[in-house]
Amino acid sequence: MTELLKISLPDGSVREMEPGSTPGDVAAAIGPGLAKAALAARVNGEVRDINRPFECDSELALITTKDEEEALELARHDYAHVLAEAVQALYPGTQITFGPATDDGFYYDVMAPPSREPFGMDDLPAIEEKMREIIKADKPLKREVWSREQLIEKWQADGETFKAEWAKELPEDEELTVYWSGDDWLDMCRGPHLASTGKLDPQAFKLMRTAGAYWRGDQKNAQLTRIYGTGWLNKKQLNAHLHRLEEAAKRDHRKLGREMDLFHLQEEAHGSVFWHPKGYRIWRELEAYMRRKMDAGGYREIKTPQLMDVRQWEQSGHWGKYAENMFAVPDIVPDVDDGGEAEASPKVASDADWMAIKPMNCPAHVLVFKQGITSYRDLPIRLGEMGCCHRNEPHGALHGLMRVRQFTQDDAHIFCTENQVVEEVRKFCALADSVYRDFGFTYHVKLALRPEKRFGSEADWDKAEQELRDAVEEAGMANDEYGWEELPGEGAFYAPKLEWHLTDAIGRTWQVGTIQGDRVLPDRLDATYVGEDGEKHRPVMLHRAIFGSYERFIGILIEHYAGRLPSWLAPVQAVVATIVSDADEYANDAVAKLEAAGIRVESDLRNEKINYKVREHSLAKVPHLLVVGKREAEEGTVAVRTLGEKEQRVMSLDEAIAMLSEAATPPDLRS
RNA sequence: GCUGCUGUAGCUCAGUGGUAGAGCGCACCCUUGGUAAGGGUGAGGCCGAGAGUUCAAUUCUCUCCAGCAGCACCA
Repeated sequence: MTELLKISLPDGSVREMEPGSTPGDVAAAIGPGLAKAALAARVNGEVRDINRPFECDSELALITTKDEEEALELARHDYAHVLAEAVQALYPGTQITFGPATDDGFYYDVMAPPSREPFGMDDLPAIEEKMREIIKADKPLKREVWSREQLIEKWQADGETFKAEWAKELPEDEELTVYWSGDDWLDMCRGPHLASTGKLDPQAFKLMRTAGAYWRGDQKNAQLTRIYGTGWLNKKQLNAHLHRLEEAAKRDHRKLGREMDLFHLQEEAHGSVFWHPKGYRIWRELEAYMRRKMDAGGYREIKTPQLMDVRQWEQSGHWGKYAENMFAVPDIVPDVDDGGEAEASPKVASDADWMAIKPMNCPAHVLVFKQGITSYRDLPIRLGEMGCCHRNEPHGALHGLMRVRQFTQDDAHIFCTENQVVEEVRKFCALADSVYRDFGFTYHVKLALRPEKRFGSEADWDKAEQELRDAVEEAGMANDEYGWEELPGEGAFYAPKLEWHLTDAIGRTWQVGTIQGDRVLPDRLDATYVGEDGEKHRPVMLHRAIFGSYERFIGILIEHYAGRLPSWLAPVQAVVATIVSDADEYANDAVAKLEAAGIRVESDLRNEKINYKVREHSLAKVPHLLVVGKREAEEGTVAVRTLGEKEQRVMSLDEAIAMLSEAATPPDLRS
């Protein structure tokens, strides 16, 4: 008789099981309730199918819907398979490729048969219906180990060219598996899966949209149709998710920007923002805030040219790498015809010099650094600029304020000696932390390591990466609390970078801040300082930004606050609204006093009912509404209604001014 | 840039092979009303641009432009 397998459970108990038994058998042995609830198993730390036999003595933890993260991952993966099966059942000849789980659901990339158009939104209801049928049929999902040749043969026989291509590249020595859905459909998959399609809730998923996606993510390859779905464990979760999506749509900065009259975009300058008075007010507050922060941090602000000779960009390496995303202009005086009118399109002489609009500020900052002779005693030198840059982004990438062609960075470059790097980066960590906290963001810090294509020696990269690591360590941020993580291959071509990823009010993340330790550009542009030894040395150049760009940061703030900006950023901080015209004079006096106290205030004396005025200014997200009627005018008071509160508070005008001044004080100026 | 979708009044959107409609907003009038929409009247449109089909195109076809959703890209 063969020996029994010893299966240890999380509670410390050990069960002896026949060879060939499965986690499902263990669950059944414990109780029928658990047998029903068990979705999958963690065997020696690896998530596995509930019906996959044990291979040896094992540690087992059963996964049920209570283990939400794992259960969701499994369910979504299964939904993706069911999606692929449904599409092929409905449209024979459809090729399938890949279908992973995502953060909120799943997708599957497919290629429609040549006989029909790519799948679109209109096809989704039918596919959903078919998916429900497959789920209701409760088809068992069976794992089988296949050889590579078997797989290739199968896919070739089925005309699945993408799958066949993939199978050919699979490693020889790895155990390759397929999963059967019932006995009539299978997909190549590493698994694990639920025991059967019936474990899915047919009411807990929804196909959301279709989109193009390249085979293997490469633009040069065929474009497939990606069918996206969102998938959950039950209908309640699905509905909650759909509700969250609606909430996110409500805070869309493009919508709020229009409603709040902050900015607009139009064709004639697509990708560049027309800031309206109210939007630019936010900008100015942010800029003033950042100036105070940078001044206090030992930065000196400069301003550098928008246009520089293309040769300068060739030397820095940017022209070679990014020319197609740069705007270039011929440096010529336009030809003028006899009538004195400029020709519609000036001719460019073949020997005309080309200028490029700056896509970044770095080279110009090096040129400022290079003026005169710098001693090691002067370092570090921190040069800051509210630098307006242009990049000709791929048109499909443009998105409201988030991705634009003209943007202004809160940019700065720190020139320092080798042994000042860690301390400068640590200081920056502290500065960034104080800024993000002022806006109520939490954040994660990540280190993007050397990419495949890069400039500079391995030794320099080793050093640069380690410096950033050390600095984060010293700042006390190299831990889970700060989501510390290293990202191989994600760095810039000239430097590794630390990245700050903010988490906003509804849990989305945004990468904004960065600092990069660069030894390449100082070298290419020949920046030097005189050391203690009297010799020339290369400074290290730290590129850094905290907001990233004003445009994008304002977009993020609008969505983070859902338009309800804190008083210090609100374009209009208060409105004095009258109930009757007898109060007009008093309202005007109040506005004058508020203005004198530095409050951004408007009056609303219109011949409208107070209900209407309250509604309108609430929708406009004005933080404070000061209502005045006959009573207030006689008593010298105001009825203050704060946005988001239902109660109004009657107080003297002086008290209101004190309160509003307090609320309008920027966070860095509070005592 | 790629795939798909969209483009009609300031905004949100109906609609039609015979050059247009609603709601909100705007203007004017009435109303002076105590905390999220008082009533009336009126103005406002080269139906994204160009070409084609047609007696006739905002409507059908093509090209371009822009926007949206993804993808790819993001110094």
